[in-house]
Amino acid sequence: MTQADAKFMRTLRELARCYQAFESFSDAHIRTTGLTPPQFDIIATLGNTKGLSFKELCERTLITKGTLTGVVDRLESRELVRRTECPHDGRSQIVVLTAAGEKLFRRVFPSHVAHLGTAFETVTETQLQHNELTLRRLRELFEAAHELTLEEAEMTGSARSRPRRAA
Amino acid sequence: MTQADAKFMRTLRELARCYQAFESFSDAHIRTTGLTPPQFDIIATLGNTKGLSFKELCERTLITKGTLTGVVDRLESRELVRRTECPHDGRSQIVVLTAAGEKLFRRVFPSHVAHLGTAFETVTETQLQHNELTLRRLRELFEAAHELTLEEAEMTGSARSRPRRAA
DNA sequence: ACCGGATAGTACGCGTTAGGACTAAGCGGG
DNA sequence: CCCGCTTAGTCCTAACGCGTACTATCCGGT
Repeated sequence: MTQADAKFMRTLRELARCYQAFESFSDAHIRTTGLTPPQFDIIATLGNTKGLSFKELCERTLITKGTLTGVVDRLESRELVRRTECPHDGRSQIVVLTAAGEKLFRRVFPSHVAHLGTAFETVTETQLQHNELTLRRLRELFEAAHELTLEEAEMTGSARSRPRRAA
Repeated sequence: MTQADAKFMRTLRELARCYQAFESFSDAHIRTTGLTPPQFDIIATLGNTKGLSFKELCERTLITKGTLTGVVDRLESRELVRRTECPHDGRSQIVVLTAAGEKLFRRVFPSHVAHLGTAFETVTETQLQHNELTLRRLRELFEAAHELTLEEAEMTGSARSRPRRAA
């Protein structure tokens, strides 16, 4: 045992396939707008806000900070967003949509939501809530297990080299 | 409406977060083996086979052919896999694990499955089947909707320029 | 006022991603 | 036998993903 035939492997395979199916369905449409998926993600997140810092953008999207610099660079070179100073923190920069960015947002965002909606035409609200719950529980399993592994690694690898915050 | 507050968006957000949680949990462990996730995927898929063609590897993993060339290149340069001629088809090449690749497979694969298993310690078999079903149904929604969009694109974009197979 | 530690963002390297153009090999019909 | 069509892999470009190292700034304690 402890092989590929472990029962939970079927769930994992389905999760990967499901997410992949979602991505191809969603990304194919996003690319027709002339944006890449991460670029769209930023534009969509920035829409209806007065600007967000890099940190906030990282938290609200699936993009990590190292990658974000480049994505924002490209959007900025296309004049869709602008970096502005943060008055209260010299380290922070606020990213805001330009007028062109706003215009693009209003054009592509509703259209994309509508595209996604075509997949759910036949689904009841009860089923949606059910999906949500199932996915949330599954996520919590991974998060809990991940926490555990991180703690173990810390104990074995650097018990004395690094100061631990809690007892 | 037709906004970010559409009901199905909650399901989509959970799906993305869930998959991401799985990826960080799984990938963090994979990287400790000295392999990248796609490389691990290839090694794991090749284990317990007598070799697979590029085409077969694409089908069984989440890696597309253009990417596969590079991944196999790197594994080959580390002497973990080998390209061999296919006797029956001059276009095909069969990728097989070397002795070192076999050894690595036997070392890291069971360990990774065990790692994944720690997330599911408290989960009953019934719940697993339930997850599977939910995910499969969700995937089928995306696949069906994706099919539809592809057909529409074909009709508007190239009704006369490309021969359609079915009516 | 100073210092050590945390935080925001950038720079860089390696590997990966998708998609499309390209080459070589098989396969069918005339 | 040659032609056109399909397929298997490769190569190319632009962009992303992640970890690490680095700079500048902020903060709390003394």
